[in-house]
Amino acid sequence: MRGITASRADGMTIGQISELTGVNIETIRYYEKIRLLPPPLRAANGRRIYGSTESRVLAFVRRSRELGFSLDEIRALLRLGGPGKASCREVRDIATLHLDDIRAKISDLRKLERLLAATIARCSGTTAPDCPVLDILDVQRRN
Amino acid sequence: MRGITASRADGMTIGQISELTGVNIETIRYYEKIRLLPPPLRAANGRRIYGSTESRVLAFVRRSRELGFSLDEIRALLRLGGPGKASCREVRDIATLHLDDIRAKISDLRKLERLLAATIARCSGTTAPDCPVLDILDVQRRN
DNA sequence: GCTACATCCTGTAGTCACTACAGGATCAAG
DNA sequence: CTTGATCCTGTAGTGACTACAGGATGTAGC
Repeated sequence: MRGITASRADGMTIGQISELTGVNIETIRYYEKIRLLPPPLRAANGRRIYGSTESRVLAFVRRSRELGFSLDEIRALLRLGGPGKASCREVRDIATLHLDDIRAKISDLRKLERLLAATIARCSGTTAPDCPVLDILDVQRRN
Repeated sequence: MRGITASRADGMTIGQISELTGVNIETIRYYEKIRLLPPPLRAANGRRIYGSTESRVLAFVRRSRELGFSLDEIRALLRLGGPGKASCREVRDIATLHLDDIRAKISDLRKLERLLAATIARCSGTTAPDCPVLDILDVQRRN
């Protein structure tokens, strides 16, 4: 008769949970230091011990980071997903704000891309004295 | 009889060149400290004095930063645009590498945007116990 | 001349999200 | 019993700034 949340992944070292979740060992300790993650159990020799719950949370954090959430946003998401009472609306609000951020960044980068690409296209590649790339950066060049 | 490179913008204080170029005062001093910019002349009282040449360079740096060039890339561009001998090919190479970076970032962000938007769309906004946003982040949630 | 206030100076520390060490303890295998 | 891997704590470095502390000037009004 196994525990309800038990899995094959209990009793891991920090190296094992790092392997399992793909999060760097130093990063895991860093997350603990800034209190993004609660301090785990310790073995008699002082080493950290992780279980399946910890690995689930850590995987969540990693996925959120990959999606570009800041650690503060993740902190909020963890609180909301925490002790029941998770309000889907609040989670959606955080995610929506983040989506707006992403869209603004994409729009900015696209403008940059067009400008830079057009400029480079005008570039002969020879050792011409006036370079269009330098020109576009240096508005006052032709003074 | 005025000097060849003289303009109305000579003999500025750091506050004035900051105003003119839109670069923060602290940032200008920071650029000097990391040797992105050469140390300017000083007045008898020790204050920095800038002229039109400095403001041209600083505007170039600002524009390059807006286009997302790193300070190291800008350092290289300044060297290339520096004492004549500017090879347009080298400038184009730096800009092209940077353009590749920008395109990769856009592509990454677009993937994120699609994933996040689709997830949020599945969100009812009610206080449903299983939130699609948390679900997609927390792969093992339904254990 | 005096008083305010703005502007300048240097130098240090904080931001974000890590990463990289230094210097030591402990463990597992041969 | 030695070697090498893994772990521990703590500090410092990254990029590109920003913010402040604490002090020295400059400028304007009275």
